[in-house]
Amino acid sequence: MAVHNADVAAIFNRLADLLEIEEANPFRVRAYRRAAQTIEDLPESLSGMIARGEKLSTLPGIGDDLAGKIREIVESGHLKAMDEVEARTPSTLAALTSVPDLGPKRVHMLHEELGIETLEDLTEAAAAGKLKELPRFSAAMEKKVLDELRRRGETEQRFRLSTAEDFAEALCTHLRTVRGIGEVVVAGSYRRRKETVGDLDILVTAKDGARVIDHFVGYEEVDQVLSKGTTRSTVILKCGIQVDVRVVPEESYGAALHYFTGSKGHNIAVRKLGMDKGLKINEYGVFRGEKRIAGRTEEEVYRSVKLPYIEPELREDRGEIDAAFAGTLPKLVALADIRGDLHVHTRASDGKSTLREMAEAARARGYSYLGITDHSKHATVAHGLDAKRLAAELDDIDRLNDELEGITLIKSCEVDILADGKLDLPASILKRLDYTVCAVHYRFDLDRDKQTERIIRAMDNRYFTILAHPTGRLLGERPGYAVDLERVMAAAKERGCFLEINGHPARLDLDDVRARAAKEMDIRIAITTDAHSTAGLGAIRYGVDQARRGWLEADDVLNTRPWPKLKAMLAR
DNA sequence: GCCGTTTTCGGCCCGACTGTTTTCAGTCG
Repeated sequence: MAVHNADVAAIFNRLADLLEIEEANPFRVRAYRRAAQTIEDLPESLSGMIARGEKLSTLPGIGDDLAGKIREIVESGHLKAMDEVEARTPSTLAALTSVPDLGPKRVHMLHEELGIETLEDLTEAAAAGKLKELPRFSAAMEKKVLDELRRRGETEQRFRLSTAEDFAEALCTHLRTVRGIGEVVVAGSYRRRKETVGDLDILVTAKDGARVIDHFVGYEEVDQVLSKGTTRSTVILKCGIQVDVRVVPEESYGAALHYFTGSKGHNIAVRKLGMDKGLKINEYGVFRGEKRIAGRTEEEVYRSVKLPYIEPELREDRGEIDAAFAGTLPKLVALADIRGDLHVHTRASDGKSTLREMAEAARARGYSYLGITDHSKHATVAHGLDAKRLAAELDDIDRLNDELEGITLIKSCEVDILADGKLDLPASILKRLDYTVCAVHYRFDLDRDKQTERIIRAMDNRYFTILAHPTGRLLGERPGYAVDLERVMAAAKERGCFLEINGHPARLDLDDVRARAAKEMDIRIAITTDAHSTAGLGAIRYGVDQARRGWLEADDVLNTRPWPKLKAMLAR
């Protein structure tokens, strides 16, 4: 059984949770968490590194001990140290700390005093009124725990970025009506443009914090008020999303924005740099002793530790600080760099808009070209095109291109990769296309090796150009199919194929880490929308966000080029 | 458990809010 990075990270995280419940040395706990983070962010596989004899202890936060443990997990699928801890402290206890108000200390007590091991035990004990009897528990808390456990079944815990945007924008509009309000900005993972958002962190500048908070908790969408002070408050909206609002004075705006944008790892790293210079950095500013020396803008905060400004999408503690020092921060691709979309559908298959409508919408966005990629015949539910219907569409495109000014339609197709790795249409029609977008749409259940080989075999076809949504995941709905993307990328590189960042908010596939790995392998990426209507073209910005999180520059992205240049690149 | 130009021991980010509390621990971000 192959062991993946995510498996190793999960073991370390669980071990950290359990050690914390056992009240182990908190710094040891942190070391496991930090190692798990490093591993999650690692663009290459640990098993591959081990096979190549690379030293794992060169990775940040991984010393000789953890390197040995990683090797043990990768080689045996198992960690003895974990078994030993689990013998004392059942692994199921780790899940309990995800319940609000239950940290390691209380979970420890629940285990010791009531013998609780699982969420089910916890629900039972809470329902039986046993929690409130314990020291440092109360009836109110018991009720809160019960409510939370009930709520869990009903609402999902993370929201797609696009969904979070809907809630956030409405709430910000509400906040901006407060008298005396200054800035209103959504910070946190939302500002870092993470693909899903757990909660919203809203930063506000104002002199009168209490007034802002009163107005905030009075928002009609507020379902529960979890805390309410004069500078901060936490609520849960009716849609289930948690929102934190923080009010700071204007002179602290930059420091607070930096602080609340995170990520935590990035902040810690910056704060440490400050400490080295005898500075204290918190959400109110940068201080030397009692004296505030910076904090009005984020640029000031960075400048105080001799760093250039770092874009929010890069603030994940994945090497951006070192890059900033070295002057090698990427000049991130921007929405304005995109010259055309390469993956869209029309009514010919399962889209809602006509060729002409799509073309005009693309032109209105300032694009100079639009690649038409209706489904191929295997996608029967999507009215996929057979060779004959595709030929007819290509003729339509020719005719329309003669009429259209300022936009060129490009001939393409989203070709199904069949289960055996063949493409769904014959060469006789594929050769008429300028490029193809190839995708797996069924048989997600193949095992990892078979799925990987299926895709690589498809790439052997000279008409294969871009691999669409490489993992097939749908955020909040289904995980991707099992596939060895490292091998797929290496195969793409060899054959001159490309990968996609599909900007559809449910896909965002490739993800940030994989996109960066592709960049490092010198594989160019197409940022597309998979639009099924003219409105769908707007999703390009989510794709750009994901690309920026993957450190991509304009040159790394195929469709930042004018069509003639791009056409030459796509030819195999 | 990691780390190091102050390096093999002794550090390891910091503040707000809540209520377990009445002077502070626990939790969260």
